[in-house]
Amino acid sequence: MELHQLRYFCAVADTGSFSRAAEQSHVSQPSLSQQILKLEDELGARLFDRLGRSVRLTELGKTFLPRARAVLRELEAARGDVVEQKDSIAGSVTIGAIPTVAPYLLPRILTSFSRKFPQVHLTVVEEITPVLLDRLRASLVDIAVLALPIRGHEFESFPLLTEPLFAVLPQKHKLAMRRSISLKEVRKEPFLLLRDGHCFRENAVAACDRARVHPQVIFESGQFSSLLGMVGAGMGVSLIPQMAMDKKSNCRYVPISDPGATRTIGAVVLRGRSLTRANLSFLSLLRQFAK
Amino acid sequence: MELHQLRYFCAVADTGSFSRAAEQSHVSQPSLSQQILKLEDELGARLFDRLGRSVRLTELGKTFLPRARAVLRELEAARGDVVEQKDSIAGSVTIGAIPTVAPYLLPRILTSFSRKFPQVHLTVVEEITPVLLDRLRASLVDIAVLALPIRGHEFESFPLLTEPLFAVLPQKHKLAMRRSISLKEVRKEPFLLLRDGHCFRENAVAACDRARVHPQVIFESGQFSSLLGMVGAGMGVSLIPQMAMDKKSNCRYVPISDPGATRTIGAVVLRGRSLTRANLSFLSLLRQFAK
DNA sequence: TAGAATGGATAGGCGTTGCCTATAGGTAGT
DNA sequence: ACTACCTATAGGCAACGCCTATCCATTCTA
Repeated sequence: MELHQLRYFCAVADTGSFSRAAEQSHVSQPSLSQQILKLEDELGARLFDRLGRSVRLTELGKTFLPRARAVLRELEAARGDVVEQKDSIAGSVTIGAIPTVAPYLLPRILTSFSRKFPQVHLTVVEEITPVLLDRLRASLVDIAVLALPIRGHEFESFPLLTEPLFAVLPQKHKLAMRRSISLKEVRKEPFLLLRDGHCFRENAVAACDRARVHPQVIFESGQFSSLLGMVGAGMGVSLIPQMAMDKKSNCRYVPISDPGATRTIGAVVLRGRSLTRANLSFLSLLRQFAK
Repeated sequence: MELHQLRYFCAVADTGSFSRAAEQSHVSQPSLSQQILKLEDELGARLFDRLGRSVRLTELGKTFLPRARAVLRELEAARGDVVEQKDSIAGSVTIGAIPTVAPYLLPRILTSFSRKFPQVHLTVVEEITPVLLDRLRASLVDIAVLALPIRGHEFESFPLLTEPLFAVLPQKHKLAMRRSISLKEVRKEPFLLLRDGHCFRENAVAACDRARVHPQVIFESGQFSSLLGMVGAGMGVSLIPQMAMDKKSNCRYVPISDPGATRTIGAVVLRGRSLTRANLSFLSLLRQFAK
């Protein structure tokens, strides 16, 4: 039983004639005849009575007709669904972001995206990098926003922005008014850093390593705002990316002059995974905002 | 979009692997791959993400899957309907019968048939021959029971029984006690006959013609029972087929000895029309009862 | 890190099958 | 009887699905 056979069958039922059905189906009459015969053969019963002048459905044909139509209707519905969804920006998108990016970068982007594409259901997951990568692998997250580079080429990365690192100093610190400083200049200061697991901690430690600085860490937290509070209270110094700067805090921010004291934020997707139009729209918005 | 493509697609979705799907579908993996590719090509979008180890449905694939299943389910339903109806004795059967046969032959057959095949919805139409033939042509009647022969080979006839004709005489008629009589012997009697249009009238007239008798018709009716009543009242004589004999009436019935004074009842169907199992069952019951 | 194993895509050949044209065979209508 | 119309059949051709062999990428293992 093939689809074209069902189509031919319906055409004959509609037109009441093999010839007209063939014409309507854009095939020759013998071809159509053959296919109807073949269909009848497979079903083991006649679907039409050939009565000289006209062709009429048998009882069996009468019950088969609506079923055949149903098959074709379902088929069209399937095709329709695809073309509809294919070029519509809708559905749901799950964004993952690391905690050291989420509160600074996402809010503006999310609101803008929601305003632009209200059809899309947005979900945001805030997790540390390895968890996000796992979620990407499992397709539980569509796009992850995190610090590059990511190793392993099962992922595909799109760099978004590279931001300088800043030293965070108490307002009355002796270096507080400098235009820039080197990490070496704060090597003796007590350090406040993010907790282990947060990738920005690796960024900071890596920057220190490069500068041959081995900071003495006296406080760890899961969020920058805590660090800023502690620094403001004079507990020590810290290191943060530009986007975490908070003018309202009690701190001074001085750019780090050491080369490579930066972090790069990028969007990461699972390599080979097909992205929906909504996914792509979000990606392009990300790039736009990163400029 | 072809059915086997949908089947392959579902198989891949089910097994999560092209290879296993191919095995399950009894085709080689390359064949299945090609067909999936072709399907994706036609739809203009990927249905699966090929991720090294595993294969996963895309968003689009996820919405396509239930639709594809629906198509295949409808297809199976269609096939199921056919095989079920093909060899079941059910549905409806419409029987046509002429008025000079219906009340005598049908009642027993109908009750017997209904008892044997309660699933079949029986309808009976009582009309004169030309009307029945029209109904046969229009497939409004499946099987007509009427007097043969029928001319025109758009019909197919199955003789059921040939019955002798009887003269109907008043009980005190001078020929009433004869073992048989010839039409010639009643040529002078006033005749009571069926109305024009009833084919038995033609039967009767034909029998008279053959016997070179030209009866003087003084009464016409649409049913034998009226004729019998009138004959019983002494109005004249009549001619009826055996099955119309009514012992309870006030008449004597004497066989007609003239050769060919018979009528043949047969079942007639539209030639080339396919008969349902129910139709065939009714036909065979007809033959059985006619013996 | 090399090598084996797994799984999907590609290439090329083969057989089936659906479609074509031409024609036969049958039934209405003139 | 002749014509017109319609479906079935015959035979040839091209397309397409399936096959085997092979490639290529990823993943697992030594």
